Order: sequence, then structure tokens, then C-alpha cells
Amino acid sequence: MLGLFGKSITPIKEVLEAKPLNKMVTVAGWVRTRRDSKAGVSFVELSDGSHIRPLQLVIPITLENSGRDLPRLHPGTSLLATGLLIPSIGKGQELELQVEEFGILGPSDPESYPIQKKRHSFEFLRSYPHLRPRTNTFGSVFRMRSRLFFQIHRFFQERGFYYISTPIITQSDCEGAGELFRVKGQSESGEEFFGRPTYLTVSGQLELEAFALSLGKVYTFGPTFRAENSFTTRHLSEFWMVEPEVAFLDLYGLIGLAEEFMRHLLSTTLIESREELEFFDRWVSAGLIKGLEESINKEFVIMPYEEVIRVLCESKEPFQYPVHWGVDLKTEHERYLTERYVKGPVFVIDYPKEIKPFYMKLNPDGKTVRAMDLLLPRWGEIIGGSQREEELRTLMERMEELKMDMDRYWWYLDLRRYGSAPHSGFGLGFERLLLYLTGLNNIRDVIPYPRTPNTIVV
RNA sequence: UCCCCGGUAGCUCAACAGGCAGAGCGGGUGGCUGUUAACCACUAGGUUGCUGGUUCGAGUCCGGCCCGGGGAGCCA
Repeated sequence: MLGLFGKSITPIKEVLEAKPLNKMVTVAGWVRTRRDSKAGVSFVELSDGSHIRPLQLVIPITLENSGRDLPRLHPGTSLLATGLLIPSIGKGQELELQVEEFGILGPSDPESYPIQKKRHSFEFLRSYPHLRPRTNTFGSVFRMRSRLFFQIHRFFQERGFYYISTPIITQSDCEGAGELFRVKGQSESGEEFFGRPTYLTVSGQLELEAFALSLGKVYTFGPTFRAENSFTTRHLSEFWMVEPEVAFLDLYGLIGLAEEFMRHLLSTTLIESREELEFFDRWVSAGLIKGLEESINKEFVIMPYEEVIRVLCESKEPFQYPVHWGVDLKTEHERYLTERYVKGPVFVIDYPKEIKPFYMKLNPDGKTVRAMDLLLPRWGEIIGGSQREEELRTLMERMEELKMDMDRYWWYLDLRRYGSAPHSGFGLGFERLLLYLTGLNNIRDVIPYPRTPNTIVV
């Protein structure tokens, strides 16, 4: 598939996995390090990004261009090399390429190239979002990110879900989902491009509900925007969100779907990103793999909010935020619940309506809604969802309570006027999932080009 | 938005209580070695974030600003 100058190039991933011993192989990639040996060879670690491990090249000083080009093989230099793949003579790697011909494709000035062959701080690498994927850590993050993307689509597609492209530019502000970015055209007169105020989407959920109530099982997975001025390790102004929405499904069915979904992502990641996880476990987050394996083997417990409050009140824990019926759960409460009480994943359901959005289905008690949050040990909330209010009158009453502009939701109310049906859905912040799975601390390190308040590097 | 910490060589960081701005890594040169974050020697490299002030003297103290990090709140 890859080729240059009439030569077919083998990805290093393929070389390492298929091990075509004693065959001539051509590889291309970027130099990680070079170690010169006076035994007449130079050792070059070459990485092409296809695999976490580099390939060791052994380049003799006797080659025609060695005298000129070997000293130029600084970190970051791109290189094309052909040679015989043999079992490594030295320790530390199984294979090596006995190079017979090589050429520099693009040099790299060691005086100015920012990525050195040493560990850099995450903070420093954040200022080079275009170069950091060349490092082990970020290469691993973005390979995992891609696989996870595919597994999410695969999970839903295999279960008969249809993928819906919900709009990026919207009118609805999805009440309570945070601050919005305004979208305007270039018009100098200040007129609205669409004739009315428009925003970047904060969630595809409302638009998606229409498709659940027509195609049945649907999901959306796209970029989402929040103009919230929160600069933390868990917030981005632009992030990706997965949102399934299913007709004829109640809260308990939704919980089953969410659990199956999490188990699928955990188990496939543990298998197909094993080497990356081992890398993170060793260098970034000790005990990562053990924690993920424990999560997958634990039973997912279901607890109503009321019971959670009772447990927290009876715990005698010195919580900083006092607990009583009606409060939202803080980090300290979630951690006590998942790590000390349940010791595993928990679905908390039936929250007070006051702390949840208007579209969640009201319970018969009139004061709680059919919401569910999945809380994970050492992490907190990873998934939030609910059964949706399908009764027109109840929904309108709720919107009135919240003083919402009913006219702007005419289409949403239509879904309850014509063939309304019970339906449910949840949302999952993709980058937060990636943080959980990689053990990294900062959400800016799991998205290629992070956007946060006041900061946009590339 | 609020609270805390930081900004010194390309990178990671030192510099007591205001007194000649340093080390390791990286770069260059030489040596050594089937090398593994290689090793040894030498060497180059600085407007201490910007700005105003206090002082005989400021990296260090004070004011303002800029940038970065962490936490809280809000959320996904």
C-alpha cells in the first residue's frame, strides 16, 4: 500500500507482528535515537507511528552515503531504509533490520527540534500539539483514541443502531447544558445569518430524539461545544460526545445498554491496546490495568438517589458538603459510594427533578425523574442519561415551571403530539472515557488539538 | 468566576536571610563501546516572562500586567 521510488514500504507494525525473517524489507519513519558504535555500525531506533515499539536499524559505516548521512540522523529525521530483517544480535529487542541502503527524506535540526530523546513534561508538549504525537505517550493516546472511535461505532452498528449526523449549528440551547458559542456570518450589518440567533451544539440529544421516534435505535457521535469558562483538567471548549437514543426502551433497559456498552469498550481496549495500556501502567498511572480489569469483573449496582442519600447520611463521614435530600452528589460523595461502600461501578437513579434537565421523565411520586448516572471508582460520573418525558402535558408543565420559551420547542413537542412513545438515551464524553482508559490526568492530553478558554495553540 | 502555586540556558530544575547566574540532560568537538535513557573528557549556550518602583546593589523585596499549572464551582 505504501511506496516510494518504486519500493513497497512495510509498516513497522507489520514487521514486528509478521516477523518476515531473512527477507528484504523497506521501512520509512522518524528517527527516535541514534547510537554510534565504533564496531563499524550505528544503531537507529525508527518509529513510523504504526506501533508503540520502534524498529532497530543497524547501519554499517561502510555504505556509500554513511559518512555523509549517518551523523545527520538526529531525532525527528525522516528516513527510508531497506535491509534484511534478522533476529537481533544484541539484547533488548527481538528483531533488527540489517540496513543495506538508506536515505534521508527530511532532515531535522537538533538545535531547534523541540522533541528530544528524553522525557518531556506534558505541559511542555502541549505547546507542540503538531509534534507531540511523535512521542511514545501521545502516539499511544491517539492510536487508542482511534481504536475506541471504531469500537463505539462497531458496538452500535452491530446492534442495529443507525448513525445520525445531528447538526453542529443549532437554535436550541438545550436548557441547562452550559454556555453556548454564538454562530454569526460575516455580515457587516450585524444581521443574523440565519435570520435568528444560532449556536454551536451543546448536545445532539433533542434532535436525536426525533430520529429515535422514527428509526428506533439511533446514535450520534460528534463534536460538541461549551463556552463555559472552566479551565480544569476535565473540561474542553470543544469535545466529542457519544449519545444513543432508543425508542420503546425504559430506564432499566437503558441501564442494561450502558452496562453492555462499558463492558464492550473495556474488554476490547484491554485486548487491542494491551501494549499501550502496559506503557501507561508503567510510566503514567501505576495499577491502571488492574483497575480496569476489576471494573469489568464487578457487578454494576443500581441504587436510587434516596438510598444513596441515606447511605451517605448514615456513613458518619466528615463530608465537606453536607448531605440531605435534594443536593447533587459532589466528588467526595461519589468517591465514598463507589470506593468504600459499593466498591465498584454504581448506577444512581431517580434523582430529584430540581437538579436535572426538563426532558427527563417524571416519576409517579412527582418529585423525582427517571435519570441515571453511571459512577466509576476513582473516576466519578462517566455516563449520564434518562428515560425521556413522553407525555405532552407533563412535559409542557415542566417547561412552564422552568419558564422556557415553548415556541422554540414546537418541533420537540410535536414528537409528543404525534405517536409519542417511551424512549431513553444517554451521553458519554468521549475524552473523559479516554482519560479513564489511559490513566492520564489532563483532558487536554487526549484530544489532538485542545480548545480551552483563552488557549488555542494550533 | 473564586482560591493556591509557578515563570531562571533548547528541556528539567538549583541559586541561604538582597551581594560574581549554576547542574544534569540536549547541542558541538574528541575518545571508547553490538549499542539500549549508552559512557568519559572538553566546549558553546542567559535581556532570570513584561513593566514600574525600593536599594550602593534585585533572579530574590513591593505594585501592575502577561503566560502556564493545580484545586473549587459548573458540567460531559
